[in-house]
Amino acid sequence: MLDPKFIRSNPDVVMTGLSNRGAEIAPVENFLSVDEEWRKLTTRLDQLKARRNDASVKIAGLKQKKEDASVILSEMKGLSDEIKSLEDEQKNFEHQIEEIMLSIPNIPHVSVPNGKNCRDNLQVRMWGEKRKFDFTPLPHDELGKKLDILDFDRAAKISGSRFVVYKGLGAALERALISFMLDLHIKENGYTEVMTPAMVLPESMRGTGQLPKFEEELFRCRDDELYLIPTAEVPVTNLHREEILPKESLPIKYAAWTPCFRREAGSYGKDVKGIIRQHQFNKVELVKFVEPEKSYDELEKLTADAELVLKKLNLPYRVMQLCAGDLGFSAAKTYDIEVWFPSENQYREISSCSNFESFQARRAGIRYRPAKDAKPEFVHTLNGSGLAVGRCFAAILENYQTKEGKLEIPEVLRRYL
RNA sequence: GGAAGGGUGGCCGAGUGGCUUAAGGCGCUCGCUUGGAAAGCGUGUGUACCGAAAGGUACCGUGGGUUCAAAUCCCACCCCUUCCGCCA
Repeated sequence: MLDPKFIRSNPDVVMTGLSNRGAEIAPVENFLSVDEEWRKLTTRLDQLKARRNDASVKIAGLKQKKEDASVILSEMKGLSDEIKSLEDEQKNFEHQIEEIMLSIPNIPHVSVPNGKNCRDNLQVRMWGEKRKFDFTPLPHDELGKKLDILDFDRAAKISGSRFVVYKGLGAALERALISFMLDLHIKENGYTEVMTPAMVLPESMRGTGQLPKFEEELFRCRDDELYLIPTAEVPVTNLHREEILPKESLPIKYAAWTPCFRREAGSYGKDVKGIIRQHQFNKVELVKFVEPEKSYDELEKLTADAELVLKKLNLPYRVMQLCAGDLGFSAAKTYDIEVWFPSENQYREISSCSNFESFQARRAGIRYRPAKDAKPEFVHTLNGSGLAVGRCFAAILENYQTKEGKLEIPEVLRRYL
């Protein structure tokens, strides 16, 4: 959610930012007019209430002295009715404003390049050497089947399409990756591990921006008001919903492994082979709560923390900066990390690291006190995959396969297997 | 699932519809005191919104209702605790 005061005083900045990312500007105009009405009404209503409060004191005084209060009483009856009907109107405006505000995406940071879609993203850097194969590398799913460590058929039998069963060494490798990533972030990068529920209330989804706009992306329980999380970003960011954090506690850095659940509505026919796009997958997520002035430095560090996983695994990757048109709803700036898939001869996203500035914090009410006696301010939140485990598994299969159709285990993972 | 009891400022905890501007305590702030501290005394101590300001308004789990007036009365819902039942 954007700052209403900022929209009021800088409508042109907001509209430019939104157009740059290809979003509608109508909601902003809509907000400005409803907000105007709301303020007029609120001022009037507050005055009427002030009168009512005065009268209340007088009535109490008269009753105390056993004097007649019927005149002022009947006056107040009318006033009270007026207040009630104006309050209904006010509530109506407030609901409208809330709905509008929740539908407006974040505006891109000044450093974000313009562009329409992923083709306009900028390569920031590249790391690692692509291995020269003296044979044709197999796609990860074929190798996985051959090694009997991935079972797509039985997964389809028990759960339908876009699921996979990890078997034997496959299950162990997935588990090893999770442990390796968590250990790295906890011991070397200074994050605190948390293990959270994978089901959350609608308020939590609203806090991070998945609701109300992207409900079709989520799995929802039929009989309970609960959603399966599409990313650990949701429960972890919401850990501090409606809190005022002590300044000394910042930056707060969490690392969490969770399963993630996505309906993938609208991506029929996309990445149907392999484990790239599943309804359920494992992810180690990094989440930070930081002071506003430091959030862009923290974004660079966060991205570096995620990159370190790939460096240690010796997997070639590149870092892309998303253009305005490719930014997610809540993000102000995002780096995607893409890992090399030799069988496809292309890089594929394995991590997305974003600064949300105060967008999520405002929705979720996450604040801190900049100084003693100062008013609370919204923190900046950031998160990034560190990394998507399934995609990392696939990248290892592809990059570490041998001519004989076997798999070499990356050095850093051996102690976990 | 059944029964009972509860949700009030950072915490504890009062609160017969109107001198409630939410008592009192703890904690914390600043000051007095002191060689320094403790104790003691005093002072301050929530959040949000509107407003240039003065000031005003709202908030006692949530949402409705009654009333001139609700933390207080009524209704519904949510959550927590304890006990019973069932179950890993």
